Amino acid sequence: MTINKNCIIRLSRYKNALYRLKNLGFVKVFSDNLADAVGVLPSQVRKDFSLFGLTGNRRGGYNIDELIESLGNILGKDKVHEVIVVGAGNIGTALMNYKGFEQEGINLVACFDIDPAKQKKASGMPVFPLEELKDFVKQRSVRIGIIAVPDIAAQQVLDIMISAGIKGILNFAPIRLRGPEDLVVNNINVELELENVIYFVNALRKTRGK
Amino acid sequence: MTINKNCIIRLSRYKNALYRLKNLGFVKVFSDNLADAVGVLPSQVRKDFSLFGLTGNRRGGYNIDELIESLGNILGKDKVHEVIVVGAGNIGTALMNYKGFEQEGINLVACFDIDPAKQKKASGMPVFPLEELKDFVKQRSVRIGIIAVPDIAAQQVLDIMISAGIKGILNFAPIRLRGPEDLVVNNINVELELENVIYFVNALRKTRGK
DNA sequence: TAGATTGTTAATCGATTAACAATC
DNA sequence: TAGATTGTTAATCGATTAACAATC
Repeated sequence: MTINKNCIIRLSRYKNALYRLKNLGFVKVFSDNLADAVGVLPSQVRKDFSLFGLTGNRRGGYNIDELIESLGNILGKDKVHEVIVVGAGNIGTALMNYKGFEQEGINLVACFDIDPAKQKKASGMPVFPLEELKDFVKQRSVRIGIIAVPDIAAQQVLDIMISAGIKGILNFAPIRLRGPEDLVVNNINVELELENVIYFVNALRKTRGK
Repeated sequence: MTINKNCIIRLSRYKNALYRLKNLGFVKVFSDNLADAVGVLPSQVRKDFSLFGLTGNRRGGYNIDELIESLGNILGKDKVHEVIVVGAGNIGTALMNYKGFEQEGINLVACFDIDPAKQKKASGMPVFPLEELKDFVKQRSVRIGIIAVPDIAAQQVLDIMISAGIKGILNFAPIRLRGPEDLVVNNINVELELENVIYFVNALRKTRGK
């Protein structure tokens, strides 16, 4: 088994669950507990861990502090990662106001928008004209960017970001982005997820009667 | 092959791509075109369609208008679906301000929050006290809800929603929610997705030199 | 018709799950 | 020690992909 996106997502979930367990005062966990917290099977947990050389104690389970540290290192939490946002609309603004990134080593350093009106309302974080993106990203060697612009603008924005040196994208525009093979793109599409929930609620209603 | 979440997500993506093709003036598509637009293989497209009895013409491909209508019916776009939001923070507010749901037959009818301060600022949409959720949902037979509250509050909020009759959840809280087996839950976790992008950008940098 | 594309069946691939020996 | 849990290998499962006959 090669390392795979779902596997890394599970690592993040384990880490979140471990934070919570730690806050509750726990010191050790078994693969069983973690599996239950995250919604997978114990063998999946052990398998994931063994892929990254995370080991426990054959009777006492895993040490929570050690696990949190190791998972943090794997997931890049040892460094602070600078991230830019493009698009100061609803989503972009919500992201900029969100306080939780910092403690995960994620630092939203700037927002860019093509609309001068939005450049004004610097609600805590500076909103710059889109033309300044390239210089900014190059100067600070930013690698990660968030696209929160309408779908028609998304590819254009991506091209600018790529030319500036961005290597990874979190994309909120409901469109498939084209980029070089080594570009990392994760998509978040709220509408699609909602539509999906609606589908399965209706499908279950039809199947299970009433 | 049974119908599976990824398959339904692909149907939504096909639909979105078809809208765009239609706007560009196209009338027909081949499985090849759709596959390219969505980022899958042509055989995947045909396989998905055959699962739902969506047929084309063995030489002329598929009729775009027919496909859009059929996909809309499958995905429940024939009816308007009422949805409530719980939590009037950054995400909840962004959702309420978002204009794109309406044309997909999704109607955000109300928002609920436990904080009286947030109940005031009714920015377009009413924000009610959490206690009124149950009556509201029951009266209007709302089936779908969005959870946009902090993780510590999420399970509690879910329990209220379930008791009111909610059957499907879009959950923004970074926690695994517990509910009856027939409850549909989709999770969106921005932090986790960003962390994932960061991981793979770093992993690629290590692998592919530099 | 000949060529191209669908619809469907079979093969492949990879992830998840189960099982169990090692060992604390 | 005896019992419990890990770490890892093998089996299962299901989705994706390929192939190709049907047919427009």
